[in-house]
Amino acid sequence: MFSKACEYGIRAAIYIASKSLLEERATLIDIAEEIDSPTAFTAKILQQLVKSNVVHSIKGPHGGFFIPVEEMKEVKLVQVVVAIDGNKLFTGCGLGLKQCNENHPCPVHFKFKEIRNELQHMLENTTIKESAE
Amino acid sequence: MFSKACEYGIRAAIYIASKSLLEERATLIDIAEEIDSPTAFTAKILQQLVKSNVVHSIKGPHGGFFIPVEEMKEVKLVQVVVAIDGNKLFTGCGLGLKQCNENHPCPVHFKFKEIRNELQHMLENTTIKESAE
DNA sequence: ATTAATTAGGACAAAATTATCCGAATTAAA
DNA sequence: TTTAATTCGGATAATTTTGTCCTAATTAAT
Repeated sequence: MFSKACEYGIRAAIYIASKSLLEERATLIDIAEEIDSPTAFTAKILQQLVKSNVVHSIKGPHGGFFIPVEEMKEVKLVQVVVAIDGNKLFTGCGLGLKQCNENHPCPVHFKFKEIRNELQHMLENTTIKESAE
Repeated sequence: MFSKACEYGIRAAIYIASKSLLEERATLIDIAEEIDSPTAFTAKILQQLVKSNVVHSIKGPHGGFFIPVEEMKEVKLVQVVVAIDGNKLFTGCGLGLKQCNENHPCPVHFKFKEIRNELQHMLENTTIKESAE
């Protein structure tokens, strides 16, 4: 469904949110340990999430990653997914056909579309905050 | 969603079925050209589908791949997917957590489960035959 | 100012997936 | 019975994804 990087990203974002709810920052070491992911690889993913404004970071002692509580109410899971995997999951043909669209549908176009729309809506309607609680 | 191999596999199975409906066999060359996939790689995937009894093959001149019409009514898309990608898509945790289950659910367990069940049901209820028509 | 704790980012390595090549096995037809 | 058309299967190569290592940049505390 999602790439491994994306799975780590979602887990990380949720963990960071849970720490932010306690008014604590999460360090890279802390995050990787907690979500059971390789540290350096997780660092790369966190950089992407920072660039996409899904999470924020502060360098130096007592630094780390965080999401302001006000923001985490608005940030949806779909933003994490798009930040890391892009939107091919939602827009591409389920069978990988380039020429597939509403007018030239592949044999399973409409059935796939339904499922993917539901997935998309679920991700669009699930906030980081509620996932963290 | 699916691996590329699986996408090719579904496309191939549907194409083979459409040829079989015309009482013709599909050769590897024919299939790869039609579904726009690399020939040798497609050969590997077809071998898997043959082993899984999703399609059948006959060697030699006038050989090729086919699915008897009676069978293609019963063969479901899910069998193609499982033959190539296994069933991790349906059983694994959406966030890749090993310890995630009904009793120890991850933060998005139930929402994911719903979507994946729908995907599974869709694939279980879609025959190769109807996709080929 | 110096030090130590952190994130940022580039270069590289390993593993998995995707793709290619080639020869063996099978079989229909000439 | 030879030839040609096909699938089968092993070895290998290319690409992508995943993962590691090291140094730089930033910043709080001493």
